[in-house]
Amino acid sequence: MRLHNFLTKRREVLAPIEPGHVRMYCCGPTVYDLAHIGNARPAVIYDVLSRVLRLMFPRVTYVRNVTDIDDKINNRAREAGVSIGDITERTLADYRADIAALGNLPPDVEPRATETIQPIIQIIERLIASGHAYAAEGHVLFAVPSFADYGKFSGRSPDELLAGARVDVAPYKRDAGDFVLWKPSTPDLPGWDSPWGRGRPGWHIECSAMSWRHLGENFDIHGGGTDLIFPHHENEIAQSMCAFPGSRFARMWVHNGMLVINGEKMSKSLGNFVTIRDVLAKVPAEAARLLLLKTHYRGLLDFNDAALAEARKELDRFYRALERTPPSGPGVVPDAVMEALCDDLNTPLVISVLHGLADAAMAGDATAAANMVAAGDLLGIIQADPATWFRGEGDAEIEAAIAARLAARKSRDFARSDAIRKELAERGILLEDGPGGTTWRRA
RNA sequence: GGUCCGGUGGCAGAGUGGUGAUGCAGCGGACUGCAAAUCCGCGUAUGUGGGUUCGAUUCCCGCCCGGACCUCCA
Repeated sequence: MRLHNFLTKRREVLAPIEPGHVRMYCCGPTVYDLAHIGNARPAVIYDVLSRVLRLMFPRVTYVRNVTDIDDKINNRAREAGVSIGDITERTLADYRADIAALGNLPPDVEPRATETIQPIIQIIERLIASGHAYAAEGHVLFAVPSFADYGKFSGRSPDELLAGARVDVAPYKRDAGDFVLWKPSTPDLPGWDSPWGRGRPGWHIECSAMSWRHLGENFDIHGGGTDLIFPHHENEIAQSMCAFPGSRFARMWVHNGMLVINGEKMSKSLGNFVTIRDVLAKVPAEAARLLLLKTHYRGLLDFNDAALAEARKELDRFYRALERTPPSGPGVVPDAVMEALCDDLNTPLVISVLHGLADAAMAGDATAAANMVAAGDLLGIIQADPATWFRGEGDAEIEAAIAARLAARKSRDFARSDAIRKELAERGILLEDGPGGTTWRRA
C-alpha cells in the first residue's frame, strides 16, 4: 500500500511500525449538529482504506474520535434550552446512524473526549514540566516558541501566521501564536477538576490524548480533512512530540480534499448546507457513497444533483449485470482493483475496472459478476440484491398491471398496453421487455 | 497580502516522457409492435507562452484562471 504522505509530500509504502499491525487515527466529528455531506467524505474514505488494510494486514486498529466537549456544543445547548448531555448523546446517535446508513463499518475504537480527561491532564502536566506549556489565569497554553519545528508540518513560519491573523490576542498569552490546552469553566458549563482549577480541554489536545491512549506515542496513519492541517494537525504534532520526546507521533499523514455543493463551499450564509439526511431522503445511500468515491480522495469533489443522478445510473448498470448474470459464488478481488487501491487509494480507477467486470457479467460471465461483487465490497457498494435495488419490496398491484399489459400485448391491443405502461411510468415504474419476460424497476 | 493545490473531450473523472482510461450525455446501427435495457460503431480534450528532450498532456519557468488555508470547520 502506497499513500501520499503529507509529512514528506511523497507517495510512500506503508510499513507498519509494529509488523502486521496497522494503527490509524482519524479526526472524527464534533457532535453539536447533524452531520453534513462534507463530514461523510472522510468517513467513507477512511472506511475504504481500513477495509483494504484489513485485507492486506493481519491486524488493523482504526480509531476515530468523538469531540463531545466544545464551545459549539455548549452554545447549541443554551440556544436549544436543553442539557449539553442531551445534545451530545442525540447528535452522536444521529451521526452513527447516518454514517452507518452510508455503508461505513464502525471503527475499532470510538473514544470520546469526555472519557479521556485523565490522559489529557497527564499530557498537559508533562508539557508544563518540560517547559512547553504554562498556566495563566486559569488557562494552560502551549508555548509555541518552545517547539523549534512549529510550522514545519503545515509549511508556514510563525511570523507569517501572525501577519495574517485576524484575531485579537488574549492578554494572558506570552506569544500570539500560543494556543489553549486547558481553559476554565464556569459552574454552568461542563468541567473537570485539574491542577489548574475546574476547567475543560482545548480542542487540539483531545486528539493528542486520544491517539496516545489508544494507539501509543507512535502510530502509522493519521487522517483528516485538508482544512485541519493548520492549526489542528500542526498543534497535535507540537503537543505530542513535546510531551513524548523522541517519539515521531504519526508516520503518515493522509488528508482528504474538501467537498463543495454546486461548485460552492457549504456554508450557512449561502444556505446550501446539505446534511447526510437530506441526501438520503432523495437517493439511495449507495448512490451517495459511489459519488464520494468517484473522485480521488485528495481532490476537490463537487457534490450536486446531476452527479448524484449519474452515480445512481452507474449503480443501475452494475446491478443490471448482476440481475442478468448472478454471481457464480464467492468472487475474488481482481489484481487490477488491488493495484489501484494500493496506489494511493485510486478509487476512480477501481470504478472503471468495475465497469469492465459489469460488461463481462452482462455477457454472461458469472465469475466476473462474482468478482465485481467482491471488488465492490471493498468500496462498500454493490452488496444489495438486484431485485431490492431496482424494485424495493415487491408490489402485487404492479405485477397485476404488468400481467394485464402482457395480455393486451398478446391480443395486439397496443393502445391499451402502452396506456398501462404510461400509467406505471407516471408512477415511476419503468418496464423492460426482454426474452425472459417483462421486468420492472423504480425510476 | 502570505502559503499551498489544481487547470484533461458537452459533463464527470483517471493515467502516462512516445499513438489520451472509464462513466454520463450525444449521434448512427442491431434488437423491439413501439419503447426500455443490451450489443456494435462514431465524434469531441490535455488553459497559455517558453524551456529541457529525438519526442511533453506528463518534467522546469513565466502568465492567465480556479480553489483551499492563514479564524471554528471533514
